[in-house]
Amino acid sequence: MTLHLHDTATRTTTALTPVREGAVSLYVCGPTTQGGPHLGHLRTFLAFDVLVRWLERSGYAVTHVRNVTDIDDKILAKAAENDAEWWAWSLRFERDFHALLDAVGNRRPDYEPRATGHVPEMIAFMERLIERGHAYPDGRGSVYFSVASLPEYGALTRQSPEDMQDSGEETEPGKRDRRDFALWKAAKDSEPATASWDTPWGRGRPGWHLECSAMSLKYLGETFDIHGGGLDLRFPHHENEQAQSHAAGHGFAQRWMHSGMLTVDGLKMGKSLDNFVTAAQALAENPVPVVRLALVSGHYRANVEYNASSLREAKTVWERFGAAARRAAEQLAGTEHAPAAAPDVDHGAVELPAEFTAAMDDDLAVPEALAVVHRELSALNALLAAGGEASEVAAGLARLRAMLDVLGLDPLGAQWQDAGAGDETEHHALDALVQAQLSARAAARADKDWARADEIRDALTAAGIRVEDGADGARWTLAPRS
RNA sequence: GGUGGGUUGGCCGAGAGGCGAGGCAACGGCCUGCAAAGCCGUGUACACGGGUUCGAAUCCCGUACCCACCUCCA
Repeated sequence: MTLHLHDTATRTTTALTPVREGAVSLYVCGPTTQGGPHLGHLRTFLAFDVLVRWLERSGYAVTHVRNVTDIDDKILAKAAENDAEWWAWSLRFERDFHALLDAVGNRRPDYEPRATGHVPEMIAFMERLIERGHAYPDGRGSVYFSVASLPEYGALTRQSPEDMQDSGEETEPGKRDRRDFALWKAAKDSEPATASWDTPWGRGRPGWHLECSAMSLKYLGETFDIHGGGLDLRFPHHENEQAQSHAAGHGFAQRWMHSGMLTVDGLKMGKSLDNFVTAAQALAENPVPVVRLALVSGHYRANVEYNASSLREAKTVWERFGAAARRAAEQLAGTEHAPAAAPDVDHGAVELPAEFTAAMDDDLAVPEALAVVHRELSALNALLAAGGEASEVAAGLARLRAMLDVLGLDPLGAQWQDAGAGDETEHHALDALVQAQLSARAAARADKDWARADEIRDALTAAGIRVEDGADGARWTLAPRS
């Protein structure tokens, strides 16, 4: 079986056959930097990070582009409200997005183009559309796409413009048809002069839809493999993008992938419902990999419900992954099978269980893949408990890590080693103190002074240290934050 | 009104005509001085009403309810 992916345009799941053999070009709609990232954004970018990881693991050279919409109505409005320059406002949140996505261990895209950096490309695009009769300037500085000029309009989302709900919004005076959308927006007197650019049709600024068509063309060419984004962008944004690019004569996206929404009490997380959790909040309250696991363990096309109990479950599972990996690593320490230091691991060299691969190849069926992970985890734990061969333990650990790495969750990965562990000096100091307590307890246990032994353990537990007695002595770990 | 998606055991969540995915929780066993961790075991669920079929959670028809989009939205 080869990699099959669902295409939301045709609603079919088909084998991926890239335009250029061995390479996959991917364009994902990035954020509008009007504010900081919330978990809904994170959910989408995490979903596509898993896609990128699986494509790479499958041997494809991936070119991943994710744009930044750094100018739009809301950015201008919010910056003005906050007495800030619009570009400073935008840049501030762009940095927040970067910091967040780095923190959760996402691969960085190859290109992260900003809309404002591509005005000449957009002008060229509009010239082409006007030439071909698909767009027109309104004479007031705006340029519109003519929906009626493209019979296929609505194909992506199977909607006919006639059936669409009347928004009741008044049409801009320069529009020929109320369904037409802006490619370029005329500058307004109320807006700062820095927020507009000269064009053959007057001063103005980029429309949202056009930038993605122009930037995907520049970085990926006329025809590329996959266009991704959150499900809520399907209409009008993606429909309009496709209309522009097809009208320009480009093949454009060969496949559309849309990620499901993040929900709270069954409702989409977002600003309008005021039910959003900022990424910063979530990461302040939970270990980073726990949030990642919670958002990544559902299928990418399904909605993911975010609440205390889903986090609790993710935390339990993450602990289990980590505990097994650490136990295995400890057992292997000093042997020829000792696991490689985090940055040097070559997960790609590890053969994944066939069922895991089959699950991921079937439209990234993460829930099924996780079932395989759990099976492998139990087997590794059983092996450890039985004092199995070092080579077998090493192989089991390598498989576990390689599978979890596909989700960006190698428990021994460099990304997570600092999280919560504190500074190395502190760790050594703590270890010395705990070891002193543990040897006192070992002495008490040798004397069968259970009361004394339990007293010491209770004191450690109260301090957040979990003690586990094993065949070769006691080990301790910091209890997870609850 | 239009276009999609959904309703699975206490909870989460896959699957998609016959074989109880998996996780969390719970309970029991093993291990342990007792625990913890770990391992093993225990649950016959698929919104409702019809139909097709030897057989339906899965296909068909109908009904109810939920969600998303049709306006900025990841």
